[in-house]
Amino acid sequence: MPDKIPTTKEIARRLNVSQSTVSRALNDHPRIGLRTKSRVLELAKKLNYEPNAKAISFKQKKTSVIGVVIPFIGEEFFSQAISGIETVALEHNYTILFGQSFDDLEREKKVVESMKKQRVDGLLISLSKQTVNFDHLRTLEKFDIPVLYFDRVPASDKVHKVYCDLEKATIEMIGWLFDKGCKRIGFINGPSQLTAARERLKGYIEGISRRKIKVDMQLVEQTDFSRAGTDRAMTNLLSLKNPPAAIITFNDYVHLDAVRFAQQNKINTNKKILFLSYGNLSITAHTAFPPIASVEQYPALQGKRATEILIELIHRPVSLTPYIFCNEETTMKLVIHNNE
Amino acid sequence: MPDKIPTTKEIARRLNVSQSTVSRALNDHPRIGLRTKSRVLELAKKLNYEPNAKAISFKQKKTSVIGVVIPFIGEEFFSQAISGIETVALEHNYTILFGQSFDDLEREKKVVESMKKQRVDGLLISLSKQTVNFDHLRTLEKFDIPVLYFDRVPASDKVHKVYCDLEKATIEMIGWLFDKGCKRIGFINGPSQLTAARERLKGYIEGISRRKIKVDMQLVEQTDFSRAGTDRAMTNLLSLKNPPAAIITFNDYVHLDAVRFAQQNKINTNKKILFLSYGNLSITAHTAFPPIASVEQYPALQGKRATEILIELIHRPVSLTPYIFCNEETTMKLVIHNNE
DNA sequence: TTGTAGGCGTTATCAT
DNA sequence: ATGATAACGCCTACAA
Repeated sequence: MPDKIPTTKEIARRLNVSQSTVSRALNDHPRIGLRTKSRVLELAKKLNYEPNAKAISFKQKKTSVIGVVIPFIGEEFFSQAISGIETVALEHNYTILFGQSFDDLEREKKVVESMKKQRVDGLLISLSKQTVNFDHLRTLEKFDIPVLYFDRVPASDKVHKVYCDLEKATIEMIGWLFDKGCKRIGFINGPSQLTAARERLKGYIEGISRRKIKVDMQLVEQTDFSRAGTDRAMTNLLSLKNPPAAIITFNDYVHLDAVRFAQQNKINTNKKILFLSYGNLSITAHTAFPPIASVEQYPALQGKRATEILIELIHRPVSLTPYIFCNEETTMKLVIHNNE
Repeated sequence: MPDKIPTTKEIARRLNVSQSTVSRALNDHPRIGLRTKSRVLELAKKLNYEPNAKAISFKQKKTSVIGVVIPFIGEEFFSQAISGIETVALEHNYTILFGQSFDDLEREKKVVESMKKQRVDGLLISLSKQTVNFDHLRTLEKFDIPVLYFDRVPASDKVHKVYCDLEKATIEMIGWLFDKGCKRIGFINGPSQLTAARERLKGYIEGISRRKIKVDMQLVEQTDFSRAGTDRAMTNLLSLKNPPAAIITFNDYVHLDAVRFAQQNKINTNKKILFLSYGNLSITAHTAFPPIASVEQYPALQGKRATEILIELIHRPVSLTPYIFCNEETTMKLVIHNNE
């Protein structure tokens, strides 16, 4: 027989005091007798009393829950971001309501909808690739739910967002290569409809141009992230009459495929051709040929900052100026791998 | 000026009807006038009315929220499990409250505590490595919150659990190797305090014994999962006077390190020595030398089944017989990689 | 078909 | 120092 779930009412009944007294005792209210207080606390402990957060949030209109919507937790970037988010949230006594969009707009809408229903105190979201319209997120404002975008953010400057400037990062990466004397730089980009791909390309072009060199578009390939797609891109790059001395890949997964292809074709990886990438994922540490440099996107840090800002937004009265965060800290940093 | 958050009361006021009428209209109650109903629905839409799940759950003592506690989302096994969990949950209109223990018992307690506060309808948990005592989970029963353990489950047969029988899987893997004529089988296990490591070892010993061969413990090494630890294990195995013809590693990450070491030492991977592993993670598909076979642990399927069972537990009156699930489906399957 | 009233667990505001 | 009461948003008997 499972004891009935203990409530303040039940405790009050057993102790022959009023509910208010119990509430005060439980909440360290100043105006309460020491004697009564300890009696209440004792019984509460004995009954395993646990405050009903639902009732409290219902009354106080605060749920102590933060919604987090991301495309796909399987991507290491997001799983690391979540850890940063969760850590900060827990410190502030917030719990995480979690949902994935799987890069599907309809699913994203559904998830956001259920977060609205649950009346999360705030929402962190990294947009699905399909998302171009924000009506489903705008309605959250009607419910006074602040929204903070991170990583995959809208272009609008009227929203709160935390992200990483990949264009700038790419420019720096190119500069770094030029300084090493490397001027033929291949680039395996992602599908051009992705913002992330367009940013990288802009950086690539800008980076090369700054060194007064004409951009050779033969050096720019695309992959759809499939093994075959990357193989094709590699084939094209390697068969150029003037092949690249370095290859930058869209991310570390593409890097792995590119390197595997290179190995199978007896290319002396990171000797004959330097490989560079984005993401700096942990898996590359287990491989024989990690990228010689990788753009660090600071997932945990981005998550941490995003959460801190969101909590601030929750606590402050509506701030009208959008909070756009994209400074040194979370911008790119090249991590140079040392594996001669 | 953000419009005040619309409630049934507000709608009732504006329409000069009672709250109950509004409620009935919104919930498709049969006893309601068609005319009234459409008026209500129309205004509700206009005001962007969204039912307050908090109030509903407060009243109905159901939150439509499932708690999920896992050690670390960065592990691909768990991130895939989550996707299975989320998909089923969404189908049944449940949302996920998420927390990681980071294999720390105190953190696990804290997370479970907050889930209790939030009155989740049920809890899915994969235990932290440190967890040997279940008091913090037992108290959930007092709140009629069913708990379902998955993957990292307690040994007790008095709990509901879904897991994968790795001992059995290992026996099958050994059998498979013997059938291929491979009898010297190296084994790089994890730290022996891990249940997962002990299970694997039992399977290893049992598998070899079944083939009437004496187990040679020189073939069994341990790694602490660090690169150096795995390198040491590999060194030991390769320096045996009668080195193994196959090496089974604890998981795919260890596999990657082992293969990297083999390559660096000019071992003809998967020719001279076969490599086998557990997990069948997606990263291995991007590498030049995936394991020739890997035990599939069906993370998404385990998550799916776990959630289905949990939802059943939520809906059924307290069922006293523990639900232990570990059948063919989610037990091991060897995935043979075809990369000659 | 619609309205009225009560209650879910908690806290805040009175009053005692 | 403690008790009584109202209120949060919603649902559901029961009454009309």
